[in-house]
Amino acid sequence: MDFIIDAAVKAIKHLYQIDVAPAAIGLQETRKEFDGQITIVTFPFTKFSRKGPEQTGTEIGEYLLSELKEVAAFNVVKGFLNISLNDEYWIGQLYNEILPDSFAVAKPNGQKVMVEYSSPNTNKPLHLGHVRNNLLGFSVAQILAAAGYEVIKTNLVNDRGIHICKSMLAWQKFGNGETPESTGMKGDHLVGKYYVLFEKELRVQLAPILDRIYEKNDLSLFKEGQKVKIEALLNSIDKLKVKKQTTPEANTKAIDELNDKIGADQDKIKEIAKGATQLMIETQQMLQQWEAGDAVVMDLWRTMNGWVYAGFAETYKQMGVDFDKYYYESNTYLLGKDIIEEGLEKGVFFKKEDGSVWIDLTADGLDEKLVLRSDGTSVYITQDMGTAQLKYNDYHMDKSIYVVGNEQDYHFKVLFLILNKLGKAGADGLFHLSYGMVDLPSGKMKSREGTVVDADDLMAEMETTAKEQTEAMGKVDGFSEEYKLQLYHTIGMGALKYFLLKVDPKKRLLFDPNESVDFQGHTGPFIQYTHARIKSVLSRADYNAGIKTDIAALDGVERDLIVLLTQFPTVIQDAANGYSPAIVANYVYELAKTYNKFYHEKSILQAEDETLKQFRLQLSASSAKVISQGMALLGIDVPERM
RNA sequence: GCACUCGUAGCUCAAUUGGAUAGAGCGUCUGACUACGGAUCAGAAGGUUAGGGGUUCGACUCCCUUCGAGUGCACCA
Repeated sequence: MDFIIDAAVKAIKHLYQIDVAPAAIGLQETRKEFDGQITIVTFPFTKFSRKGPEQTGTEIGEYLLSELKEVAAFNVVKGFLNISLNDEYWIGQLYNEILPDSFAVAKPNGQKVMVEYSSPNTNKPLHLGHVRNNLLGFSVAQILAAAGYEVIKTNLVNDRGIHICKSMLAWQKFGNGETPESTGMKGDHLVGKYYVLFEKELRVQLAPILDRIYEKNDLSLFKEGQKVKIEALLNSIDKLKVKKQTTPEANTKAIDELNDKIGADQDKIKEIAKGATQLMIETQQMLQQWEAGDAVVMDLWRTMNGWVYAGFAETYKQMGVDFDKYYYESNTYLLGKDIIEEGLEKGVFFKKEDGSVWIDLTADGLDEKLVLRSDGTSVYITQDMGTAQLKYNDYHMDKSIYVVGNEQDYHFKVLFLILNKLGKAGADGLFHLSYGMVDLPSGKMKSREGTVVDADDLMAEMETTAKEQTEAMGKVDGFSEEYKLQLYHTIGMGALKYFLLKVDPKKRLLFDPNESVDFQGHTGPFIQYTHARIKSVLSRADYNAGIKTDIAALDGVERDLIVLLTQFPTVIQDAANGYSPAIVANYVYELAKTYNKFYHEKSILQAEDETLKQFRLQLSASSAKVISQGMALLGIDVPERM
C-alpha cells in the first residue's frame, strides 16, 4: 500500500504546499458498511488545507483518482476518504503476490533474537501455566523467524536448589528405591509425587511446632532473630484480633480485610516455623552437601533430574515445542559475581557495612535492591545478571526475550535497569514478555491445594474429546487407524493451543476444566475444518496453480478474500513487533470465516465457466496456504482431512 | 501501607494503538441450496465500554478520581 501513501503525500504537497511524513498518512481498512478497501483519515490535514474534512477528503480523493490508475473510485464520509482500487489491481495481487511461493516469506533482516521460555523447575511436572508459557514462547519464536529474524530458542532449566532437595530427601526417606521403570510412572510425575509427599510430611511435623508457638508461647526452638520476628507477628495478630472484635459484624468488608491480614501474618510465622522442622533441617543440609559436591547427593540429584528430563522431553514432544539451547542453573548459579565487582568499580553498586552489596534505584522510582548477600553469596538477580552476560557472550544477539509470568514484572524491571546502568552490550534489546496468569473458576492454581491442571492430563483429555467429537460426527470412515490417532492429536492440540493463544498474552486467562474447550465457532478446529474442506475441493478438481486466468471483475466476497490475503505479511510484522500470537490467531480466524462465506455464496466446481472455476480454485488454494502458514506460526497443524 | 496490571453483551474474547453506528464466538431464538464436507452459512435479541470528571474535531484507548479484581513489595528462587 506504499504507493497510496506516496501518492497521498504528493497530493498534500500539491494541494496545500505542505510536506508530511509518510507515517502521518494513517491508512486503515475500510469498514464493511462503506464502499472501498482503503481509508485515509483526513482530520489531521484540515489544518493544512484550512478547509473542512469533507472538502479536504474530496480534494485528495480527486488527486488520487487522476494520478493513480489503480484507483477506481472514492467516496467521502465525514473525515474519512474511502478509496476503491479496481479489480485489475486486486486480481494482480493474487497472481503476482499471493500465489507465488515467495508470499509472506520475509527476507532475513540480519538481526538475531533469543527467546527464552519454558524454564521449568525439575521437582514437579508441568501444569497449565507452563503450557501457556511454552505455547507463547514457541509461537513468538516462529513469528519472529517469519518476520525475518534469526531466532535462538532457549530453555533455562532450574535444576538446583531447595525445591529439588525436597523431592530428593522425600524419595530417600520414603521411596523404597522406586524408579520410573519399576512403577511405570513418567519420570517427572514420579519426582513430583515425592515433592507432594515432602509437603505432606512437612505439615505433620509443623503442627506440634505451631502448637508450641500459639498455645504454649514456647519459642525456645528458635534463634534470637527469629524469636523477635515471631513475637512481633504474634503481637500484630493480637492487635488485629482486637480490632476485629470491635468492628461491627455488618461491616463484612473490613472484617474480610482484617482476616486477610491475620492470615498473612500467620503464614509468615508458618514460614519461620517450617525451618525448625526436622525435615527442613535435613533439606538444608542436603543443599549444603550438594553445593559441596557430596558424591552421594550428586549422584541422587543426577538420577532424579534424569527422570524428570525424560518426562519433560515427552511433554515437550506432545506439545510440539523445542529448543536450540539449554542452560542449566547448576552451571549458572555462581555467575554474576564478577559483574558485582564491575558495578562497584563503576559506582553503580555500593557496599554496606556488613559487606552486602546494593543498588539504589530510588531515583528511578524503585527501591534499594540487594545484589549480593553479606556472606558474599549470590541472590536470584545476581545469577540473572550473570546469565544475561553468558547468553550475550554466546550469541551476541540484538534482542533477548524472556517469556515469564507477570508476577515477575518487578524483578525484570530491576534486572534490565541494572544491566542498562552497567552499560552492558545488548541491554537495550532486553524484553520481558510478561503474560497473565491462567486462572481457574475457583481462582489461581495452587499446587498445595491440588488445584493444578496437569499438562499431560490436559493434553490427553483434549485428544479424547477430539476423538469423541469426531466419531460422533461419523467422519472417520475409511481413515486408517494410524491417521485417526494422528488426527485426534492434531485436533485436540489445535483446540487447546488456539484457545490459549487467541487471547492477548498480557491478559489473564480463564480456563474452566469442567467446560471442555470448544470445537465450534472461534476455535482451532473451526479453522482446521476450513482448511480440510478446501483441500477436499482441490483434490476433486484438476487445479492448476500456474494458469493465469482472465477474470474481468470480482464479486464482493472474492474481493474481500483477496484483500484479507494481502494483509498476511503485515500481520506477521505486527505480531512480531508486538510479540503477540493473538494477532495472528485472530487474523487466521477472520480469514477462515471469510472463506467459509465465499464457499457458501459461490460455487467452485460448478462455476459458470472454466476460467472462473480456475480462478476460484486458485483463490481457495491461496486461502488454504495462508491458513496453514498462519496456524504454523501458532504451532498448530492443519489436517488434509478431518 | 506502597507500587504495578486489569475492568468491554449473560459467558469467553476483539476493536488497525486516538477515528466512522464498539465487533466476533458460545449460549438463547429463527432460518438455509436434492451442488463442491452442516465442526458450515444467513438473520434476531443482547452495551451508559465499572462509576464520575477532564483533554480533543473525535476517547474503550490519554490524564485525574472513586469503586472492584489480581500481582508484587525476602540477605527465597
